[in-house]
Amino acid sequence: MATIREVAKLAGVSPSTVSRVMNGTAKVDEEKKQRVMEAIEKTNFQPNELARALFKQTSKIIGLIVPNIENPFFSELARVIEQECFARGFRLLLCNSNNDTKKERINVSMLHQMKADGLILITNSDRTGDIIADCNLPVVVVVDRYVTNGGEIAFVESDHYKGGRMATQCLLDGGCKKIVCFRGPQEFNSGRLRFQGYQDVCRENGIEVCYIDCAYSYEAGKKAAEELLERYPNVEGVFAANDMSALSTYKVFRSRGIRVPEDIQLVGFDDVNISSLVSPELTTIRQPVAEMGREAVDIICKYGEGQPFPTETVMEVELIQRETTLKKQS
Amino acid sequence: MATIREVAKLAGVSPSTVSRVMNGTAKVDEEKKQRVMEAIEKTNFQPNELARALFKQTSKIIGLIVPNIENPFFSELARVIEQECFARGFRLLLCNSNNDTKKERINVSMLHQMKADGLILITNSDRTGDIIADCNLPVVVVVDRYVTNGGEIAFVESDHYKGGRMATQCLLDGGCKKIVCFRGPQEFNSGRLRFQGYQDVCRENGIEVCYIDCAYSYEAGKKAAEELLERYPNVEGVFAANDMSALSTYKVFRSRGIRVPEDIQLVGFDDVNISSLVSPELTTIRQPVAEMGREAVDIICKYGEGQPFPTETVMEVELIQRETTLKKQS
DNA sequence: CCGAATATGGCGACGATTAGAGAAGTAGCA
DNA sequence: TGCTACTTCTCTAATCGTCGCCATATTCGG
Repeated sequence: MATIREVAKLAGVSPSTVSRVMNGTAKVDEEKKQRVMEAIEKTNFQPNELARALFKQTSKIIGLIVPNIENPFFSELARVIEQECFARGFRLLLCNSNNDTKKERINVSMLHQMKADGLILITNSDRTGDIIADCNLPVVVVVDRYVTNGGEIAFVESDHYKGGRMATQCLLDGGCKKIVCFRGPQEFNSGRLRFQGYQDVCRENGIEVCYIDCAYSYEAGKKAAEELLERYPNVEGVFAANDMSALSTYKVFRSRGIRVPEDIQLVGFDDVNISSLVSPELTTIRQPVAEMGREAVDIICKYGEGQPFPTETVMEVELIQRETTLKKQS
Repeated sequence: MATIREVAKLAGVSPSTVSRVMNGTAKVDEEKKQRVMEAIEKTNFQPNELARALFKQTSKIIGLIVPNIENPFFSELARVIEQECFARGFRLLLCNSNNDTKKERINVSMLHQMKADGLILITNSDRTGDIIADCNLPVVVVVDRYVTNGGEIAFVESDHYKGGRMATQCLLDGGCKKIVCFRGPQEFNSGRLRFQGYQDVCRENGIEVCYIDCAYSYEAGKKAAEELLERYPNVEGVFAANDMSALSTYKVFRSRGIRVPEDIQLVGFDDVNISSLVSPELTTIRQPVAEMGREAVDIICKYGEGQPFPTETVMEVELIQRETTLKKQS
């Protein structure tokens, strides 16, 4: 690990000249430039990023905190974000919060100590706003979920309300009269808005609103599906809380000999990768994960460059009709 | 962002004393200690990790390079590794190589510049050894796949040979006479050894060895399954390259009206999370992902502390019998 | 009153960057 | 030609924030 001083000595110039050659900060005599380049080559010199970051007060690190990287939605998001970071010369520090506010707090503070240039946070906790404010991290972009208060926060999320409407409409178009919604957690914007969309479409079509509370997990979907069959034996369509819960719902149906979509139709939410890999392929509402990730990184970069950035971005969703619903007959 | 100097001034002591209080490096007068603690509290002081890392020549950062974080196997691994890092006070820098040697190289060199304490690398490329050697990073732990040459390298992987045997034996026990293996990439240890296990069990039981080459992906599995039905219409059991390819294989079977496990039995490899979430649940060979991740981090820590560490660790695999195979009748 | 033990402060190092000083060269003008 | 004014390039030194060596001040026992 050569230092800039050694390179300088070898090239017969001062460290500042080497720095200038490396960063193109100022004009350097062509001949010296050559000598410096050779010296860099010869010593296999790579600048110490820690020293550089310390001086510049910016580490080119972006922190990403997700509840659980194993969850396909988050891992897809992580992939896009990593890609975008890489393309812009940032590094990605990954943290798994496990929905644990304490761990979240530790991670935010750690990111602060590392002088991270930004934080992309996906969280469940309502108290996270305080944490962020405490640690006064540069920018915070919360993807997918709202958070109360906080200092410099930007939000990126998709149009859950419209998604809720689309899903319900799709079941309606498929001929369902009795539609049950697996209502996502009401402490999240996503849960509230999707349900609102469902409700509104039901009302507009004179259909009864029926729901069962259901978290965004495979296990929760299983439980909800069992409750469903008990409480609403005449159900014709299910709008699940998300893809994972739709997956387990299908499995419960299958084990009871209920056919999908012939007996009951099923719509998920997210369009997670696996929803097109399973059999039957899941009809779902697609969240534009790639765009969301790109936008999040973009906001942080803009902030870093002092450019104005949007504090709230709502992304378009899309109905992806596959094998768990019936097409509209017209 | 208060500095140690400001804390010192507020407490009426020197920076060194504050440092000593924080790190417990030496005895400090009880009263001054109190004053320092108060000052830290009051200023909400958090040491600058960059400065600390620069001085100490160790960043407490571990790099993780995976081909694709979206792949469930890798995201599960990432989760365990993150958890383990967190527990030991390390941070995890995530890189997605996309199987792109160039990006891999850039990432390794970036990690080197960040003075990462270790690298956990999962790679496809045979030339990666050179890259590592070039960048002379502290430790490199390659999980799951072999790599030629390199300096300070430790390997962690599971017992693919035994896994290959188990999978084949399972199909045999289920009553299959005609067993086809989707042979994983032969440039990987995992592909070679699984196939070897399959071959050996076949030979020992006087069964014909049939295989189709198949990468570790969903798409590859689809293609292999189609080829399978053409070339071996009398197939009774399939040992897929991994769970993802098993998934798509099932889907091809289903679309042709072939029942699993009644008509054809199917075994995957990895025991990725979703293999128990799909319908029918996949019979597979479980790789101990959690143990592998833990071991990898452990090796890096041991190296950092100058302790001896194993250069090669082989992990036990396990047969997880679920719904795509028939139980042995005895 | 002296030597030992102990706590504390000063200072330099880690490695890169940059402001500002200084050196060298060139052009313009008397 | 000689002198100033100006440009252009390069170097020195300070800086970022923390830690640890070393020297010094203080205390205590003998």
